[in-house]
Amino acid sequence: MARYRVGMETRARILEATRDVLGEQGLESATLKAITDRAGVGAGSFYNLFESKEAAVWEVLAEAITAVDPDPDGHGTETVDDLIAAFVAFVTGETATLARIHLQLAGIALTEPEVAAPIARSHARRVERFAAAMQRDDPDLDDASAAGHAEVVLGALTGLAMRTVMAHDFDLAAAAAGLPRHPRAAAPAVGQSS
Amino acid sequence: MARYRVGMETRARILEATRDVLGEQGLESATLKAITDRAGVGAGSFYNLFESKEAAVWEVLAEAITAVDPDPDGHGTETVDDLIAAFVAFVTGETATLARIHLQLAGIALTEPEVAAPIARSHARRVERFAAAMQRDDPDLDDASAAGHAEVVLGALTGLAMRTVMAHDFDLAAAAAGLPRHPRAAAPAVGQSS
DNA sequence: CGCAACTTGGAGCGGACGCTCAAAGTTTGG
DNA sequence: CCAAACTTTGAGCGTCCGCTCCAAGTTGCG
Repeated sequence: MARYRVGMETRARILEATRDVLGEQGLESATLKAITDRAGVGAGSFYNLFESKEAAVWEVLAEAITAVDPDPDGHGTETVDDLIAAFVAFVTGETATLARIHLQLAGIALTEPEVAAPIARSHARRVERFAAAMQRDDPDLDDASAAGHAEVVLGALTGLAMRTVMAHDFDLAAAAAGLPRHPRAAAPAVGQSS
Repeated sequence: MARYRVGMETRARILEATRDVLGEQGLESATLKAITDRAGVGAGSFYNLFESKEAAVWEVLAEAITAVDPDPDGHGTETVDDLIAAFVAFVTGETATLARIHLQLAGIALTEPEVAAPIARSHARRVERFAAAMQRDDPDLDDASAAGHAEVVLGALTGLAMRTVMAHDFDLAAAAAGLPRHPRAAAPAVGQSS
């Protein structure tokens, strides 16, 4: 009743086109024209099915973000190494373009709150994931230390991923191998000399 | 001969305006109109003195990038902790807006080679700096390990800086304190399980 | 003073881009 | 077979932005 089958098929075609354009040409090339040309529809059809260009792009990116997340059901078996390996694979594998978009979004999020919110949410989920894995490895680790160290590791991975995207020959796997899996014993606070 | 004094003064005023706009409103607000309005000049004057808007912005950013670099003369005394503290201060201190712009630029550099080149250069300089400090601390450290670990630490700092800019309450100093100052003994290569 | 070199302002050009709208077409249910 | 519901099209609007152009102004020099 609400929508015809035809409309939903067009919607699917537009999403597919958006996914293709994003994957092949990146965020900055995903103009309305690029998307509608690829989907073979007019601008009007697009706006009959989506609130805005952003809405379609977000829908695709949201799919991509959750698709990357290794199964949220398996909660309880993955190790820190698994998570790091998954991150490395995401950045260096076939999803590399998507990874680049993620990093671009992080940059954009610095000044655009609408982009920042979902990025922050997905980051928080990842931190929890890493922290849990760390605590599984070392049951003595308290929540705060685990979360703090997870932030460090994820921060490092993000920074190293940017490096990887920019310098084609950078060895992300090797660099990631140098990351500390667990917090260092001491050094709880800042500790400048005085 | 080539240029009048008057022109040079206008040029300085434009650069100052560019600096102000960048500092107060960020990269995305630094439109030609914002800059020329602030400088109190017309667009024609601007283009009499600069090749393009980008040229003026780059001139300011180049200043800012080198200004951040703690004295390149002191080569030989700074420790890894000093360098990390300087980085933390850059991101959390009065230069925070500039730090945000740096991170934005890193995001832009992912897809714009013209931005990537200077960013990569300044990054390389920092890696050398960190690596040298690490070797000063531990004379047994070979060049490759030092450089590799410097990449890890800088990657982490960059990632954590992004986190800091986005989440106002994030404690960068504490997170930075958790970073490993020196490479771990083992783990020279990738070493996935088989 | 007069002339050439230089500087200035700002209207407006050109192009990109997201989005609207009304008219025309298609599908569905009765 | 008809009417209502739904879908499609694409020209074109509004806006933004970097940049050009040139007539009018100012400065420096002989």
